[in-house]
Amino acid sequence: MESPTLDELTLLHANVCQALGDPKRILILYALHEQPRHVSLLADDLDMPQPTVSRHLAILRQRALVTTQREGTAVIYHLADSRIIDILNNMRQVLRDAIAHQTTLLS
Amino acid sequence: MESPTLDELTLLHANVCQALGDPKRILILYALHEQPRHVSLLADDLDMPQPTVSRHLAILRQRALVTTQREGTAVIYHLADSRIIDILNNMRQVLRDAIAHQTTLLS
DNA sequence: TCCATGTATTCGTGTACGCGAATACATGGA
DNA sequence: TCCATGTATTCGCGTACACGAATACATGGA
Repeated sequence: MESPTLDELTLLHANVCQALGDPKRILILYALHEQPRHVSLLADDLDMPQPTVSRHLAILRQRALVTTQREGTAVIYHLADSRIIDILNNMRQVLRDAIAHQTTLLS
Repeated sequence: MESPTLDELTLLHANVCQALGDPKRILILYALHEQPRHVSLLADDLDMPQPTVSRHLAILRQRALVTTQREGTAVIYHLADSRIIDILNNMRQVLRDAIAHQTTLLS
C-alpha cells in the first residue's frame, strides 16, 4: 500500500476533531442534540457566559457541526448531523472500556 | 433532563478528541491500524522526523489510543482499539457528506 | 426613530501546542 | 565495557487557542 498523504481531507478531518477537543463544545453538542436552542438559552442551561457560548458555536458552525436558523433576533442552533452524537457516544464507550481495562490491570 | 455537567468523563473525552485533532496523528493511527510498527519505520513510512513521530506517539499513548510492546531496542506501537478507526471513518463519511451538501448548495 | 433584546466581535492576557535541532537515554551485541 | 541501533526528551521559538470583560452589531417593537 502506498504511503498515506497529508491531503486536504485529512486536514479537514483533523479540524473537525480539534473542534470536538474542548469539553464545553462537547456539552454544547449534546445539548443541541437534545433540543435545538438559541444562544442565550444555551448559555443559561450550560451555565456559561453568552460570549463564550457564541464563540464556541462559531467554531462549531465553521466546522459544519452545527447549523443556524434565525428567529427574530434570536439565532437557533441545530446539530448539523445526528451521527455526530453517535460518534461521540462511540468514543465515550471506547474510553470507558479503556478505563475499565486499566483499572482491571491495577487490581 | 438535568443540566449536563463538566464531569471527569467529559474532560477525558475532550482529551481524546484533542489527540485526534492533528493530521499527523490521524495518519499515524491509520498506519498503525494497517500494520503495527516501530517508531523509525513509522517515521520512514510517513516521511516524518523520528522525534516528531515519537512525540505524537507519546501523546497517543498517554490518551490510551495506542499501546506499546518492546522488541529488543525497538518499541512496537499498536492501535489500542480498532473501533477508533471505525470512529475516524465515520467522521470522514460525515465530513464528506457535509462537503457534498455544501457544494450542492453552491451549484 | 429610539430602545430593548439577543448575538457576535474585539482586546489583552495567559496557556498550551507543534516544530526542528540537538541531545540524552535504553537496549543488546561484539 | 564499548559501541551501534533505536527511542525519548529538552530547548527555544513561533503560533494558536480560551478566557473575562467590554463593546459593537443586528433585529424587531413601541
